[in-house]
Amino acid sequence: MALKIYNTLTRRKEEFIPLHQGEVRMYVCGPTVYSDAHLGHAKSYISFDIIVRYLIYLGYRVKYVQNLTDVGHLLDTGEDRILMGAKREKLDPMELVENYIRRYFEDMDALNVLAPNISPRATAHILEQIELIELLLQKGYAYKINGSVYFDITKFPSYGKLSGRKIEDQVAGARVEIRDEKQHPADFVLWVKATPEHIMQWNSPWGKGYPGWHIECSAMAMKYLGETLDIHGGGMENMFPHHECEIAQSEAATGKQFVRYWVHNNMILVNGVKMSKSLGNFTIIRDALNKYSPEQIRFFILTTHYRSPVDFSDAAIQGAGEGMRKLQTTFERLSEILRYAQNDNKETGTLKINKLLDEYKQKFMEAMDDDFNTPLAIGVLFDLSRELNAYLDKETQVSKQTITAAYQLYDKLGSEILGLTLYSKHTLMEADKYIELLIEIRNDLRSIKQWELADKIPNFLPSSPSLL
RNA sequence: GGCGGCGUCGCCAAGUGGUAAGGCAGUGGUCUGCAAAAUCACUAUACAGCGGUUCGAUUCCGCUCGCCGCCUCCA
Repeated sequence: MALKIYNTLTRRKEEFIPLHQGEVRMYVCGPTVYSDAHLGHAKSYISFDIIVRYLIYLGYRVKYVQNLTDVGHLLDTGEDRILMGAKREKLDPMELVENYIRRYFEDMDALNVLAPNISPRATAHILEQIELIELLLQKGYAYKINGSVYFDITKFPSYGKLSGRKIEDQVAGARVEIRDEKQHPADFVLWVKATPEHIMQWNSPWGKGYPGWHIECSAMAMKYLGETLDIHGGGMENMFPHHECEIAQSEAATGKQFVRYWVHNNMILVNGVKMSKSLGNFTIIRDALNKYSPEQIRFFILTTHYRSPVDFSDAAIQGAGEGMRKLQTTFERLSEILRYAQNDNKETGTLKINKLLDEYKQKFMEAMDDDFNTPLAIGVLFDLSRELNAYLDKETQVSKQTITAAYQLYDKLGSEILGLTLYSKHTLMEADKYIELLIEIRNDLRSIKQWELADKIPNFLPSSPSLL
């Protein structure tokens, strides 16, 4: 079996072969840090986290870059998001950005999303962006006018290859207010001349200004990952124009293919409508965490394939939580039995169970190999869980080897690859001795039928009632 | 208007050219001091509709209906 990834560029699943053997270079569009991340961000970054985790599991050295957009980009109203946020919170733009970056990282940590290797900020790479724009001017792919610089779309005939659009089709229906100074309505801005009152602006060969939206990703991706990336990820809504423009400017500059595999994840919906900051129908991760556990949110998101939309509802996420608890219970049961399991092995079923574990592992891998099919993989976990429970119910003598193997497989698939917290390890380890003592006392009380006293004990235990 | 996607049991959600995983909810057993957990069994006329291709389609093609995304900042 080989890993297959759905490539937006070719509209089909392709076997994944990285450019450099044993190494994957991956870039994902990060958030604009002017307010708190919402569940849409959670879905996106959890999806890519799965990709990263699985690639690591497969043995690749993964170099994962995710940008932080801290240059504001203009709204319809002509306002800049960062500046708007700064005004709202009465902070300097960079204070605002600093604050939300920290909060974003906290949210991702809570959801058990592995941190990218590099989180470059757009404002820290103005020079690289200017250099890239200069190169495009030099090569004749861009033109400057009135202190701004535009990419000349007519010089790049394959513009539209990612999203399947033709420039001509777009022009007719274009509702965008066309800037008069553009030579072609589809030209996009690389550098914007700043008005004097614009707070965030930098010197450039073309006067004071700030970078256009698309150029930061090209500049930073290529700086850290080279001219050709293996994987570029992002939300579907960024396919056009953002990713299309990234391709144009990058490939125009280098003459090389920019990205080998384009990966786009689908949206979170609320009552069938996209959750987004602009629509205002979003739930920020922090609020969701007050209501649901982080692993529940993560699990809920993973029960749908990353290329499908997820309709967010209380009923759905609660059902997911119940299901996950079942997996956790099995895991806790395994770890509990593991403690007391004997080394000497009188049990007969070892061979059989080992074969069984192999089969489940195989099925799990097949699911993940097929474009990271986490819902199917989770289904395998449920099957495994049922099988193990049935086995533990039946066998009276279970060897340490068997339990260890089951435990490790469960841990590998659930915790390591899917990133699900299957039980709280630290709580158990620190309080271990005391909990054991309490359990012992409780059992003694039960044996002398002191029910009332015995029932007091579970109330003091922090978690894992199933230990009893 | 252009481009793309979706419509599977009450809910969530995989999947396949030969009538369909799993989870939640529900019902009934086992276990238990009660409960929880676990487990077993059960349950349902579930593949939007209409045509076409085919020996055979939920799976391929066409049309219709419904929903969604992008074309403008957006994960």
